[in-house]
Amino acid sequence: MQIGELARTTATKVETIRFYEKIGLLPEPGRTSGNYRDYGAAHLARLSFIRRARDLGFTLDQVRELLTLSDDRSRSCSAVDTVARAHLAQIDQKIADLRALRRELDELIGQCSQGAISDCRIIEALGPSAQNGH
Amino acid sequence: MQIGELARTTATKVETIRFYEKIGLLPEPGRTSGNYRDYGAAHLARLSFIRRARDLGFTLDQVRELLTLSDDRSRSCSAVDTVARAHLAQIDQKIADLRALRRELDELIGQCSQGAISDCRIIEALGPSAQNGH
DNA sequence: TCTTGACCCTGTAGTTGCTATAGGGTGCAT
DNA sequence: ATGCACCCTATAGCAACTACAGGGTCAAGA
Ligand SMILES: [Zn+2]
Ligand SMILES: [Zn+2]
Ligand SMILES: [Zn+2]
Ligand SMILES: [Zn+2]
Repeated sequence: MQIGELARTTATKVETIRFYEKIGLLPEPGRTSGNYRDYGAAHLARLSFIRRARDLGFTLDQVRELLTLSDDRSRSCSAVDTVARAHLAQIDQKIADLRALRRELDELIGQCSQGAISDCRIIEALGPSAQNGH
Repeated sequence: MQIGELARTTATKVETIRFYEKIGLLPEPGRTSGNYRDYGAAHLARLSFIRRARDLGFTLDQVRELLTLSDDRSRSCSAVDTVARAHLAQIDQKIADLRALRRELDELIGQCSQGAISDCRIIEALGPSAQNGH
């Protein structure tokens, strides 16, 4: 299987596959006589894993850790659980941050009376003397 | 006012101030005889504006646009409103995306029975044959 | 046989928004 | 004169790709 087909199968750009290889996430495949990369089922499996984990928002470092863990089939999966739960906590934090932001911005927009810039509460609130009471 | 004081006043790193100058967001200040940057009230006001907008999650391009708009005091602020509402929509989208992610991940974690890796539903779900029904 | 076109290769630079060095100069106090 | 805090420029690094530039490979069609 050459890189283009692997890319289509996993909905990944060709450049991204080469990038994963360069950073050691995806093992180097064999080469054809014409120096084309030649992938097999194991590569497809590994890349699918990477992509799914990325879709779930894991960082590449976390993906690397999950891959290492998953390669040791006999050990307990509590380490996997730990990685996953840490990621969940990060997501919760991000959601909370964004909600606070959203509240601020919404409040600001609600005060804009669509007049001249010099009266605009949005611009005013961004100005140097504005105090943010939150 | 030299750069360190401006940095402390606006809770910005010195390097960040120089970076804003380099990308044309903050105008070049005058220099002292010893080639130190010398800032005045206008710079402080502008940097405060930038920082507040960044805190609200606007991108540097959006900040640039807001600054340009705010410099024309007589025009209508509807353009400002447009930028702010677009940003709000982006935030809402991000929150929605993160919530969907969170739901997926939470579901996955709930299925992990803390056994061996080979039985772990998290690892399994990341594998190549896993179908995601969502 | 020659050429076209789709595919592949390497290597490097760009993206966003900073941050962190390295290797110096300035200014003031002791 | 020496220390120290502060400043200067220039460059490289971070995440996680993405986009070239400038080539090589391979199968099909005229
Ligand atoms: Zn408020
Ligand atoms: Zn307004
Ligand atoms: Zn699910
Ligand atoms: Zn498990």
